Amino acid sequence: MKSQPLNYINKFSEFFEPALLADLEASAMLMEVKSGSTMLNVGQTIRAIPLLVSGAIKVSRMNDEGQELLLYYVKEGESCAMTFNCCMLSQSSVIKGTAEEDSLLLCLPVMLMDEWMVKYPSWKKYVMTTILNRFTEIIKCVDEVAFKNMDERLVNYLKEKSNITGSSVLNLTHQKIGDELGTNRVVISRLLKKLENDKKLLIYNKQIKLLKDF
Amino acid sequence: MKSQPLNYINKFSEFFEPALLADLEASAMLMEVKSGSTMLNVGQTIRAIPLLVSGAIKVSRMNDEGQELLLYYVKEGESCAMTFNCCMLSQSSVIKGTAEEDSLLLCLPVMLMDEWMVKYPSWKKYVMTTILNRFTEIIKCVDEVAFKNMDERLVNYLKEKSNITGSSVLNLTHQKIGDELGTNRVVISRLLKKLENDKKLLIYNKQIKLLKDF
DNA sequence: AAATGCTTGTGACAAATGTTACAAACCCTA
DNA sequence: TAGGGTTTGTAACATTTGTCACAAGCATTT
Repeated sequence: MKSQPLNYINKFSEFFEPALLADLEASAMLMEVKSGSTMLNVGQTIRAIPLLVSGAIKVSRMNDEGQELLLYYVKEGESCAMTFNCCMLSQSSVIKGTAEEDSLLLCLPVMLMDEWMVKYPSWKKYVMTTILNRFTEIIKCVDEVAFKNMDERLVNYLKEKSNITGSSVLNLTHQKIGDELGTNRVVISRLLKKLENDKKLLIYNKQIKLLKDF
Repeated sequence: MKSQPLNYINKFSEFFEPALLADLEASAMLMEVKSGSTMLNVGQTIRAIPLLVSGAIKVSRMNDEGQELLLYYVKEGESCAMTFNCCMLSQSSVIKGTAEEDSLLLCLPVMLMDEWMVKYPSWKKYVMTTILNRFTEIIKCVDEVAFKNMDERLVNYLKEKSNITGSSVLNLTHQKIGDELGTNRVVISRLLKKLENDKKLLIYNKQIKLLKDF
């Protein structure tokens, strides 16, 4: 798909020591995932660890009643902490992972992840860093849900979306936003309309354009 | 304080291999913490890893506006995942740890924790298990905050308290409950009164007694 | 352009939670 | 037992969010 195969590995050269990079190149499998496809669902067991080369993965919680709540995004050069854990303990997942864009990822057999914790300090550090970052993000998420009103959460959500996609034009329906924030469509429409009245954004069909002073 | 010093170490004998237990005994320092004392506050850096021998530690999030939210409890034989991470990466804490009861804990120098990840498979597994369990608990917490009403959250809270203390009589003010659930006192009084009317519990001054069909 | 299905706008109302204020009950200490 | 601080009960009201219903707008297909 791309010209230089080593590019995939090089995405991680700032984190990993040379020997690990070589090992990674030898052992990991490159996979392509289409935007919108669910890579991991609640209850599934994880068989491989994903290292994201390009694209973005949305990680969300689905509760028993089928309600969704966005937790965080996995971006280029990152991996998913829950995955590490589920792998190492062979437990089934409590979260869902969906490709937010077309994505490329390196898949690593579970056993290697465990070996490498002992073998490569840079791998151990990468894993622990990833875990801590996710912890921090989830706690931020708890904070928001517990203490912030929906208008503020919506603004943060839109900012983050804009960040991930690198664009101020977001292709989203009100329904989808509602789902990801764990509320319903009418609430979102209402709040978006207020933001539009305040000249923070413009609403189009299936599309929202953030203005400068958003 | 107790008669057999080895008891402290033996709390962990089901998780740790013999060599690790010996190393633990040689390197860890036993500490006593009084109920109610804050062991770790937001912004502090962690200098030692606590392994809980007896008692219980309450871990909660304090946000910028000083609002609190209970995340989970660390119980006997357990440790705190956030602590692992903060230690290994020398970052400052985003959470608060308070002794819920008088507690005994083994304190481990940060450097050892890192070494042991490589040296002892059972330590590595213990750390990863702890991290995964905390993740799961925090996600349960997100679920509750996002999707459950306060009445249900209150019931779960009281059940857990009763579990931790091993008693159906809880010494709690409505104010404290409100703080830990991130809401205000009047709301709690209201809901407790409803539960009392439903014959689920009895309200006394600074005390709540859960009835059989709670 | 008519039909269809999805998306958005909006009013009306219900339910849950937050806020303020104040009275009553309880508990400790003088 | 009287007083003072803390804790609990409750009314009244504001705000936020959830829910239902239905109209209007938009896009695609025929």
